[in-house]
Amino acid sequence: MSKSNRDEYAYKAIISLILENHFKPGDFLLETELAKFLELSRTPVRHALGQLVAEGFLDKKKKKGCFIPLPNAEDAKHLFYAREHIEGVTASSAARYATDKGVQSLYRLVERENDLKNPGTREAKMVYLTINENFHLGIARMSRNKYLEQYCRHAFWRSHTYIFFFDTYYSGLKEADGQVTGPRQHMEITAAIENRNEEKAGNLMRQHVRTTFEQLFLKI
Amino acid sequence: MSKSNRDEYAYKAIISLILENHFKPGDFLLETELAKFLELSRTPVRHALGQLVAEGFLDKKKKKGCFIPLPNAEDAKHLFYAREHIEGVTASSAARYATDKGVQSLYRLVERENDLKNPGTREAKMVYLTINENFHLGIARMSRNKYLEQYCRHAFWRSHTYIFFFDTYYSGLKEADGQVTGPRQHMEITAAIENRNEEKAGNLMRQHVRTTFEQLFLKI
DNA sequence: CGATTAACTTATGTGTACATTAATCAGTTT
DNA sequence: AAACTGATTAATGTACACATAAGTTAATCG
Repeated sequence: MSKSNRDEYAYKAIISLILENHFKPGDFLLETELAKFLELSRTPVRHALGQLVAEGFLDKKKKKGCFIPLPNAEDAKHLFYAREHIEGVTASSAARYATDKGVQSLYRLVERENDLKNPGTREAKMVYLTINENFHLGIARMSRNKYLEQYCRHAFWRSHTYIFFFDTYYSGLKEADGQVTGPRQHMEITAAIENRNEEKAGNLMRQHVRTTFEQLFLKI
Repeated sequence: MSKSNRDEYAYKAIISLILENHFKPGDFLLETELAKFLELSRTPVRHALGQLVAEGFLDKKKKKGCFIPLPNAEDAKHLFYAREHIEGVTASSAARYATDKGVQSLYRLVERENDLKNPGTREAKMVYLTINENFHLGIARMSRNKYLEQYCRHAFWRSHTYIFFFDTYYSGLKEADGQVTGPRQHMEITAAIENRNEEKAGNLMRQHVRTTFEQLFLKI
């Protein structure tokens, strides 16, 4: 990662640290510590943290610092409800504006997902999460709507907290009948987009997000 | 406004300046200038500008500064499309969770809107916009969903750029048949929420946002 | 012994000096 | 006259020193 713009570098680096689960919910992200770790001064770190708070990825206590929000069922319900509907509209919009090239790239992701070896390992989980992110945010981009994309991206990233915290996620997916449900749904959504079927794409996406939520919170 | 937290103060003050149309699209908001004007140091101003850029209210050119985004029809289309659907779901959710007290406050806003004197003057426009904001964001709050509220608030504020730029807004509203359509739709939405009719509240809100968009861009 | 308060510690909050760079303008060259 | 080059300028970018306050521990008093 380039350090040409230190604010941006700090921002991305901190997001990476969060997504890679370096912190657990409730942990404080100290400006001084991060600055030392990232080999920056406090200023860009502080700026980056400010943005993350503004965007709702971190909570903040005045004069105390920024911390990873504590997951709770109520919040998750709200988050996934919002995701369900926003990603729904977005998928419809993607079905309208999709290019053949875009559809191809979605199919490639689905394929890679099906080919995943050693499910259950930490590596497989990380790869799966990356593919999943590319799939969802890829569709968001295909909607060609800057705002829908922005909100999707936000809600998606925000939900990572839960995916990591409730570790049942990836394992949960394959418990149903030995089959992983995520990739199947991804495939169906891609097909709907390929057929430019806006309504179906929207419905399938809404259902997919709902399924994800239900499987996440099966055991709570 | 309290200056106890200077970041926050700067943030709100800058938003106010923007909403009150102190800048026109394309104008650069200079840290030094704002700092002098708000009687703050550059630090909190810089922080506030950073947040506004992160949230998409301002654009930024590296090493050049933050500026009011240039409105364009394509962007407006995307913005109002997103608003339509997000505020739609949000209104449905509001209809589900609304309290009697909440409904009362909406009715009070609608009343004030109907009682507006001297329509067409700058003062009336400002008052109307404030009421309008309270109405839309009030419903967003009533949805009891932090995320939907956040996205609604964002999209709503973002659309102010257009409302000010295309000054046809408030005047446009009353040209139809001498009657202002906004308040009538607000009333209908409120009624649907009062009756806890989720579907109707959603549909009416979607229609309302669409109407607003169409009236805004009637002459473009 | 318990409670209150005072000092201390540690992190954020804030101002400012200095570094860097994009843009502009003038002066030179072809 | 047009185009290139370098100095200037005017803004952001960055680091750091110091101020402030929240939290903690220790000392003092009832």
